[in-house]
Amino acid sequence: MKAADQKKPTTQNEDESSSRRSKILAAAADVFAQQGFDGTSFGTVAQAADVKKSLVQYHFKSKEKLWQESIHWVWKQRDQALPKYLQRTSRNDGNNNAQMVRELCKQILQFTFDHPQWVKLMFQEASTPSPRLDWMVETFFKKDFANGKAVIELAQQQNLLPKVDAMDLLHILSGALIYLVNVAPISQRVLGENPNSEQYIDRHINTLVCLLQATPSTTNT
Amino acid sequence: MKAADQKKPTTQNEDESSSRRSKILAAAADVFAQQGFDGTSFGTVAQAADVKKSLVQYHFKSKEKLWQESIHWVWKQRDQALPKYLQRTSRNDGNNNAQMVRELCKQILQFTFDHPQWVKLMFQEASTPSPRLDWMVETFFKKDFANGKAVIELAQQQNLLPKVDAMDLLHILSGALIYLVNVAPISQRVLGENPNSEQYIDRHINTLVCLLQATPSTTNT
DNA sequence: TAGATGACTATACGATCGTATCTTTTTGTG
DNA sequence: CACAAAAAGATACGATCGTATAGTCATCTA
Repeated sequence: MKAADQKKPTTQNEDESSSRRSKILAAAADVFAQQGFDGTSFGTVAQAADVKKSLVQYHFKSKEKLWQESIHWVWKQRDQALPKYLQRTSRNDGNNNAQMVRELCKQILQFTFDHPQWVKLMFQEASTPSPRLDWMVETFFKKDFANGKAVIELAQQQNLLPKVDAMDLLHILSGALIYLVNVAPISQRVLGENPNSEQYIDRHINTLVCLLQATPSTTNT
Repeated sequence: MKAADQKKPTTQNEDESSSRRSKILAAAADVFAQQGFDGTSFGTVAQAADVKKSLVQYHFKSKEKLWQESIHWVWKQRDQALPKYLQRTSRNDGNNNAQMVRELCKQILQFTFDHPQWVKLMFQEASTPSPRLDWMVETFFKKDFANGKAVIELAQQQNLLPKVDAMDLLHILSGALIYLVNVAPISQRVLGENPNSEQYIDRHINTLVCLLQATPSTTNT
């Protein structure tokens, strides 16, 4: 006999849950990222998670609920994974600035290729503004924008990045990196070369850093 | 009595068609760009075009057909509109290079804001690779990539752009500009400022050109 | 052991989807 | 006017959608 006042007695401990629940979440995140909100159905998610459709509806009473929890799940995975990529670069403090920025961009790009879900979900909702987008803005994007801007400004103070408008630079860099990931299926078909490969990424990042490094530190209005 | 061997006798002259048909195409392009293929239905398109659902199905027997013709329509509109933006810059040949590049980027960005359909359609299909994406690659993207690369290389020969890998630079510039358009609904909500405005575009382009102009002409591997 | 609770399943309902078939209206030409 | 063809509309069918509800089964507790 364990403690008596435990409210959730069995398998369920707050978010680990019944293991099948998180499997559904993972599958739902995939389908939502790939097909969008409208293109996603309980049946498809159930099939992707290898469970019955009724079970999906049991754990998440509505499609909105399923979507919302999927978003939370994806952002949580993202925020857990990102530091592991960033700290790979912080060890090489002895290198020069160019090498530092290059490695940083490369890790961020690799991270985006490895975790494309949050980007796809962002674009899915941005393409069709809805109350769901407003919710994402309040819940995630305001923080994300602030954090991103802070990182840029920090790098600028350390003379790693040119001292232009931080928010503009954030968008330019995000665009340059994220665009590559989003258009990857097209590039792969057109160029016959997979953008998600070490040499492609190295070359692309090298080109990008060329533009960043040559810019003097006092420029903008 | 006109010529007897004319196959399409009445209002219909190849693509102008019955005026209602092109109205449906315009509406369908909007809905497809906004909601994606799966999220679009005959009923929604009919409602957007203010016609009966049956009429949509009459002019385009299947959803695939409607989608395909919408894509063609959008690309045609795009290719007709783009030169008008580009030639606005070619008149100012007397300016220096920085001003030239700035004006070019600004016009392209403004063009993208004014004609976001083709970008949205591209991202919609790229997010979920399908036979439709393969068709777009063969029909449009291979040409678009080649044209874009040629423009970059031409600008490089005239010392307007740094002489880095042309395809990489194309992707970086496309990303920096298109990302701004795609994320505009989010930025507008987060920053409280509409990215589709003269001063925002001017500032953003100015920051971008700062990065481009400072790069020397002999760099890459 | 009886009952309660949570995980899971089966089934049904109204709405909408894409599509097919049919009828009505309009239009151009003999 | 007559008539054929195109344009436009009406209706129906099977499938799938999101949702609701009732049921089964195992586990835990009083």
